[in-house]
Parts: sequence; structure tokens; C-alpha cells
Amino acid sequence: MRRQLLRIYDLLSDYFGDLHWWPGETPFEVIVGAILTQNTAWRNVEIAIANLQAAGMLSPEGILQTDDNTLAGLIRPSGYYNIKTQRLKAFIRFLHEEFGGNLGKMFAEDAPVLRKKLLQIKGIGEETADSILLYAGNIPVFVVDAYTRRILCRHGIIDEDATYGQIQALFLKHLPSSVPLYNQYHALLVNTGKDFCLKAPRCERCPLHQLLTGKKPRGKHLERRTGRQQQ
DNA sequence: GACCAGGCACATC
DNA sequence: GATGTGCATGGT
Repeated sequence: MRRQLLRIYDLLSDYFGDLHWWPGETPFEVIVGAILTQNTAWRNVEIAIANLQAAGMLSPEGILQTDDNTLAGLIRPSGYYNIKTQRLKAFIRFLHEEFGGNLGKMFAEDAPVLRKKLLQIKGIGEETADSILLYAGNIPVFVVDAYTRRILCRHGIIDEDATYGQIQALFLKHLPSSVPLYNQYHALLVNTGKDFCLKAPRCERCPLHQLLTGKKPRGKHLERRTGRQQQ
């Protein structure tokens, strides 16, 4: 399994290059993005974050002091704006109550304890919590998302009804504990999902196609080695 | 116009 | 514990 997971990693890294996730200037911006991107295309999140930035509200204080209607209006392009308004504020209230509003203190907390605390916040589930830990806190946890599940499932590596915890445990067990490795691996899976798993015909051009079928991938994708950045 | 996107909470059985 | 539903925008 270890070899298989590393083979997938190598194939995708060859194709996509180093992705250097997460797109975000600061840890706080990464956290805002993690909440706003829930079940939402990243391009819509970018608009919402740009709105917050332009309004000078991309900070814990800025968001907390903004009334709900104004905040919802700013993040409207990211969808579910009423719910996400509450989720953003719930996180920031937690940050103030537990760590005096200091992200450095938050990430200095023992990781498993912090993860449990994050999961108790309304609106923070497993994927969002792990994205925050890995991409904002540089803590080595593996992020599992819909693409991870879809790709691993398609390649027969996991069962269709595997839980989040089971999928995560697979990576944690077989891969060395490494922030850059987990960062890149998750980013690769997301890009693979976006580019190849949306519609069945495109799947045949996926860098992983040969791994699954024994057939060479179709198309010219192996020529592409752009090392492109996220979005 | 239908479908999809880097989830999550809550109701119901 | 499993399953269904609401939340909502913008791109393809």
C-alpha cells in the first residue's frame, strides 16, 4: 500500500509539479478560505475573499465587528452566505474565548486536542478542521475530501463507504508524517479530481489511468509539466 | 436549464 | 447508525 500511495504521488507530482498550497496570504486568510470553500468552487471563494479584503475586513476583528447582513453581502459569491456568516463568526468567537484571539497560541496547542476543539465549533467538520491544521497551522494531518474519496474509490484502494477517519488513517499509516508531503498530496488529488474526474471520458486521460487499467493514458497530458499554481 | 463545486448540521426513521 | 434535506452562488 505504501508503494501504491507513493506511486500515485509521484505520477501526479510529475504531471502537476509543485503546487504549494494553500492559496492564501496569511493563516487567517487560509482559515476563512477553508470555511468559505465548503461545497463551493474555489473561484467563488476568491471573489468573496477579495470583497473582504477590499472592505478591510479580512481580520478576526474586522469580521467580528461587521454586522451579519453586511458580512453576508460581502461573502455572497461564495454561496450559503447566511450560514457561512455564522460559521466565520463562530470560529472567531472560539479563537477569542480560547486563545485570546491569537492564532499562534491556538496552533501551539497539542494537535489532537486542538482538532477536537475545532470540531466542536458549529460549522467546522473534519475536512475543514484538518485543512486549518495543515494549511494554516503547518501541522501534519492528512486532509480527506470528496476528490480523495472519489479517486481512491475509482482505483479500488478504498471501499465506497469508507469513513473519513478510515481514509485518513490509510495515509497516516503508510506515509511519513510530513507537512510538505501532505500539503502536496492533497493538492494533487484535488487538481486531479478537477481536471479528470468530472466526466468519465476525461478519466482516460488522467495520469493515474494506466495505474488502474494497465492501459496508457490517452491524450497529450504527459507533455504537460507546467508546475502550475492553484488557480 | 441541468449539473457541479475542496461540507456541515439537523431531522427523521 | 443510516439516510435525507436545506443551505445558494457562479461556471460549464
